[in-house]
Amino acid sequence: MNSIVLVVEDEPAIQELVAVNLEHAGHQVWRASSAEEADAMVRDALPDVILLDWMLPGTSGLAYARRLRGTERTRRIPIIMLTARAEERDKIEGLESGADDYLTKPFSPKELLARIKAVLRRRAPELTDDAVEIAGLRLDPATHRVIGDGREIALGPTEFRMLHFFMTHPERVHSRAQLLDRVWGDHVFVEERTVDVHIRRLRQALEASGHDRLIETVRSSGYRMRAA
Amino acid sequence: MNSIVLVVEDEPAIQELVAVNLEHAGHQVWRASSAEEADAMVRDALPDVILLDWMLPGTSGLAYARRLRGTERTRRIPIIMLTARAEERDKIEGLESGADDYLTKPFSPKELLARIKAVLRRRAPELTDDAVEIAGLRLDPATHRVIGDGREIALGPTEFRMLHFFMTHPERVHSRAQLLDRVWGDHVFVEERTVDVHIRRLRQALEASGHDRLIETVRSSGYRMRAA
DNA sequence: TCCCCGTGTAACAATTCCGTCATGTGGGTG
DNA sequence: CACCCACATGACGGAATTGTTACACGGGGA
Repeated sequence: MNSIVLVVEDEPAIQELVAVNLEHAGHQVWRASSAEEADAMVRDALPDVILLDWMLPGTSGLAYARRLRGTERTRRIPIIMLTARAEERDKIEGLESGADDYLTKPFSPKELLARIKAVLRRRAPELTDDAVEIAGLRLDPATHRVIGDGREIALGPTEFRMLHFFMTHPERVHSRAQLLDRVWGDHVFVEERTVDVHIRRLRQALEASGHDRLIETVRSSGYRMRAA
Repeated sequence: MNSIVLVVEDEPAIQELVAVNLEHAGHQVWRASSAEEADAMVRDALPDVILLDWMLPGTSGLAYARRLRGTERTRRIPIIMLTARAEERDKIEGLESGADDYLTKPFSPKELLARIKAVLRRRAPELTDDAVEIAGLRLDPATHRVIGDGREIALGPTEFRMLHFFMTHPERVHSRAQLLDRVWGDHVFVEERTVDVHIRRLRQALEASGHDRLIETVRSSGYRMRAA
C-alpha cells in the first residue's frame, strides 16, 4: 500500500506535517499550495488520493473538489477534505462537494493514515497490497503470486494487474475504457480491442484450475468477475 | 550480530554505561549528545539501530524520531526510546512517534541487549546472526558459511549479503531498487541492472546444489526467493 | 610492484510480453 | 432464418525486459 498522495495545503507547516507523516507510512507525496498548482500536477499524471484543504487562496478547496468530480479523467480519485474546526458542523456539505471523507484540524497522524487507507480500500482497493481470494483463487500482491486450488498460476504483468483489479472489484461490469484506465493506467493510447486479447490470455491462464469461468463477458458492455 | 548502534543520550554517565555494554556485546557504537549531533552522523552513514533518549537539549528525542521516520533514507532504521519514567502517556506517544520499542531507566544491560535483538529481528532480520535454512539451503551469518545439501558453497561478499537478505525475507518480491537499498546499503550509486548480474552470480553459485531454482524472476517487478 | 579477487558496466543474446490485425464464431433481432 | 454486430481466437512483428558474457578498474596482499 504505497500510493501517491497529492497534498493541497497552503499553510507550509501543516503541509510539511502531513507530508512527513504520509511519507513515513510509505506513501509518495506530491505537494501543492493552491488548486491551480495542484491542477498542473494532475494534468501530468494522476495521484491515487487527494488531500484537499478547505480554505485555499484563489480557487477554494470546495470548488476544486467539484471540478475534479466534474472531470471524467479525475472523477474517481478519492478526495479527503481538510477543514478547520470552525467550519465543522454546517460544512458537512463538503461531502456533497464530492469529497469521500473529511478531517478536522487538528488531527492525529494515526487518524490521517486510517482515513486514507479506508478511502483507498473503498474506492481503489487494488492499490493496497492485501491478498484477495475468490472461489479458491488467491492473489497476493506482496509475493506476486496467484494460486488456484493449490497450484500456482503464471501470469504476465498485464494479466496480473487485470486479475487484481477484477478481484478487488468483483460482481461489477467494467467497460473496456474503464479497464484501460485502471489497469493500463492514465494517459495510455491503446485500442479497446486489445482488452479482449488480454482477457483471452487471462482466461487461458486460469483454465488450468477452472477459474476462467469467473471472468464473464457482458455483451456490449464489458467484462465482469463473478464473486463465486 | 555486531551491529552499529547510534546512542543519543546527553547524560555522559548513562551514555558511557550504555556504550560500554553494547561494545562488550560486540556492537559498534556511535555516540551523540544531541539530536543535532546525531543527525550529522546519520548524514554520513546509517546505523543499524538508534537508541534515543526521550529528553534531549535542543530537539527532543520525540521530535527527532518523527524526523527520522519522515525521511525516506532513515525511515526503516529501528528506534528504541529511552525514557526516565514509566509514564503510560509518554510511552504511547513515544510509540506513535514511530519508535519501535522503549526502555525505561534504569534498565539492565541484559534487557537492553534483548530489546535491540528483538527490534532487529522484527525490522531487519538480515542484521541478526541467526542461521537461516530454506529447503536444504543453510546460511549461517556467525560462521559466514553457506551449505547446500551438505556441501559448502562459496559466495562473494555481495552474493552472500543478497542471499542472506532473500532468506530472511522469503516469498516477497523485491524490486531492484529495494535490493540496492537493503543489500548494497545506503549512499550507493549503482545501476539497477547491476542487480541482475549479481543475481546471475548467486544463481551460478547455487547451481551446484540445485538451489538456484529458489531465486525466481518476477518479470517487471523484481526477484523473489521461494520458501520451498 | 604485481597479481588476484570482487565489482560495476556495457554490449549483445535470449526471452517474454504487448498491441494489432485477420479471421472465425455465435447470439440477438428483424 | 439470415444478417449483422460484438466478441473470440490465433498469429505475428516489434518492443521491452532479463540473461549472459566480457572487460576494465581498484583495492588489498604477497
